Amino acid sequence: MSQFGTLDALYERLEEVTPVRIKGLLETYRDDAFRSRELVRLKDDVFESLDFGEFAMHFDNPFLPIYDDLVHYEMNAVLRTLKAKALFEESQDNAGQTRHSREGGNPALDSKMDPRVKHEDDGKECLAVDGCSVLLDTDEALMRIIQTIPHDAIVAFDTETTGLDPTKDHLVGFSFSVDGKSGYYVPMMHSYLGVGDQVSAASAQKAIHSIFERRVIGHNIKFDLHFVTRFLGVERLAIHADTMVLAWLTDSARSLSMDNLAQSLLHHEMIHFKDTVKKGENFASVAIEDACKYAGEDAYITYRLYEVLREQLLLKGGDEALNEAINVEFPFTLTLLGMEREGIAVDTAVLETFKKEVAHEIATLTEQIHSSCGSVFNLNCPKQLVVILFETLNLPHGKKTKTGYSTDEQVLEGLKNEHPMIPMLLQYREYHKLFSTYIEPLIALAQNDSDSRIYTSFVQTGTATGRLSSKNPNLQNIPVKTALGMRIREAFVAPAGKKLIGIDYSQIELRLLAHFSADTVLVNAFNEGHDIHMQTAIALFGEEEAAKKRNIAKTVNFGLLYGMGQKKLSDTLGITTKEAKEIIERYFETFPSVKGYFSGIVEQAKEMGFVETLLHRRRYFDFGSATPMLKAAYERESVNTVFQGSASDLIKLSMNKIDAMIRTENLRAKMLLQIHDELIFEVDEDVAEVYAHRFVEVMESILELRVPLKTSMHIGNHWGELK
DNA sequence: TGTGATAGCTCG
DNA sequence: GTACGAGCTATCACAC
Repeated sequence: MSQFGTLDALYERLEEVTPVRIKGLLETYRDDAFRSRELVRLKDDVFESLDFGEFAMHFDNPFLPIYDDLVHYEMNAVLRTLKAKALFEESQDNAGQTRHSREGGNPALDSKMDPRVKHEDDGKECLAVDGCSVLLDTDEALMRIIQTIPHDAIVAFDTETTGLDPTKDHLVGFSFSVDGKSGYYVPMMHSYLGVGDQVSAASAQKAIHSIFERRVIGHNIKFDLHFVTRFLGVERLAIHADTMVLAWLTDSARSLSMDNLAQSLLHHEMIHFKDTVKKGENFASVAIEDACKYAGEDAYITYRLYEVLREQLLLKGGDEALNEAINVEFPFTLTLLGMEREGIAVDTAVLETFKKEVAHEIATLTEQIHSSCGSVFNLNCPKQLVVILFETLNLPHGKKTKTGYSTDEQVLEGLKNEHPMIPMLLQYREYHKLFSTYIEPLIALAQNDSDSRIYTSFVQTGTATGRLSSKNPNLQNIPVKTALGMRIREAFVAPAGKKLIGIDYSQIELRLLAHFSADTVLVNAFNEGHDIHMQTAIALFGEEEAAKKRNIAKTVNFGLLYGMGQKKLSDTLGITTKEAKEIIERYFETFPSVKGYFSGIVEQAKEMGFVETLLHRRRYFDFGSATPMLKAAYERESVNTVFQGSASDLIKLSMNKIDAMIRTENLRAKMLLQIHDELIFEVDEDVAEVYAHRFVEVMESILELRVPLKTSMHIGNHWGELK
């Protein structure tokens, strides 16, 4: 901790503020849990009462992003000192009591926790199914163990934090395992009264650096990397594997939680988080000894899951599957980490203005709807709406839901002319959706951040097909289809001096259909750069009808990839099921190789129990035990997965390549978002054009298919301009 | 007070 | 009784 030369100043200042309150707490409250809660609160108070801006100047620290973590860390060290002091004073008064046995420096405890003793003298415990956890709570013990790790070792690594949000939570400790038999836990920032020894920030940093020079594996390691990269002040750390990604690759339908995987693969019952951390508290208040058991287990179980899952992936999918994991998915985790750390800038003024308008519209519409139907009810409640529409007003009802009549948009559209409240209700729905799902949450999130940026979390293992999902907040479903919705996109901006670039793959799934099926009409249409929907229309309806029926062809093309049925197609197009049936039949007559290719997919799915994407990622189906209805669903899913999954393979490759390009060439560019077939970048204004074309080049040449990969690219000051 | 199910809507 | 993937908000019933 010598790098913080002026810590003494902090100690002095803190001593002025805190001892009285700490002593007060000790005297007043005997209950441990209560006291530790109060202590955390006290820490926050002190934190606020000091001028840390000024203090930060004295931290000899080149990494501003980690400043916050370190301050927390040092605060904790200070509190420990103060607490020890207070306890010492108390013990002078109550000599003979045993309650301080947890205090640091207890020789009996030290020797019990010494891992070398444990290994040599207690091998039985380590070899047992349950493994064992070892505490490393001093700098010396930590560094001693770290030095023993071979340079080519695989190290399972896990962090414990105050919460799940990397933008506001902090490291509490970390654990690692080098053999799958024992796990070491290193406490850093536990914070409760009577807390024992913990390691210094400097040693923790040194140890983690050292660990990441080995081959690190983790379970959902992107989460840990958020905290660790910030703590170390580095951009990127290498990883060897992620057991969650491995588990997902072996079967995307299985549960990916460590608890469940340990249960199913190792027949091991994990210590549950809920039993470790009391409700309303966080990991910092967990007793270090309990934390050690929990965190150590996470580490050695991760190690063992890695061994089992790696083998399982190899057995199921062979070298191809394992190579895809190593060459695509694991690097992709780091690509995503980089994107998540960047966030995207939001102009809250734009949202605030919009919010006022929308709030006003909602109020007006609510009023008007209530008076037009003669009763006051909750507009957000479908159940109440059913009573109003189909009982009070006696409007004709349409389709049903599980519990009653549906009031969704489609039904309401059908009733538009039946009652004046219907159009108003549709408008209300749109406004309310924008307000509650987008405007309010986005403003709140942007206000959390000093740069008004918001940070999503991409889930690499979120889908059955290989696509990403995005959550907290979901930035993959920001409105685009209506003028009103577009105004949300206008709030996603490029900061001063920068531009946003949007590049999306054009009709990537249809191109993949052409590639896989090798259908001459499709392949030629793409190779000659024709409008694919128009070409489909010509093929289906003839030259004369084509222009008129392009939209039908477009719907059919999309429906195709979803395994459409006549019923849904007729609903979507507003035609009879008979007409829909004819169109589908004509399509398959016109494109016979497509039909053959589709049946080939389904056949393979039934025979082998899985389908494969372009990069040999698999999705498994159990046709054997399925009902006829489920079988039909599986058929559609297997067909769709090939296209959706292969498209996501392609964009993953592009993202990895662009990420590497940005890093190795130090480009003044950040990749911010992926929306399935589209990438959003933030780049310096003066190089926007040049970079944009380079990114386009990567995306279009990422793989050589039977048809060209095309993109469309836009540059703008906000997301709304990228379409 | 918290959780799971349901309905509805947003996106590709 | 069938169009494929997702996540979020709101309501409501039910449990603690």
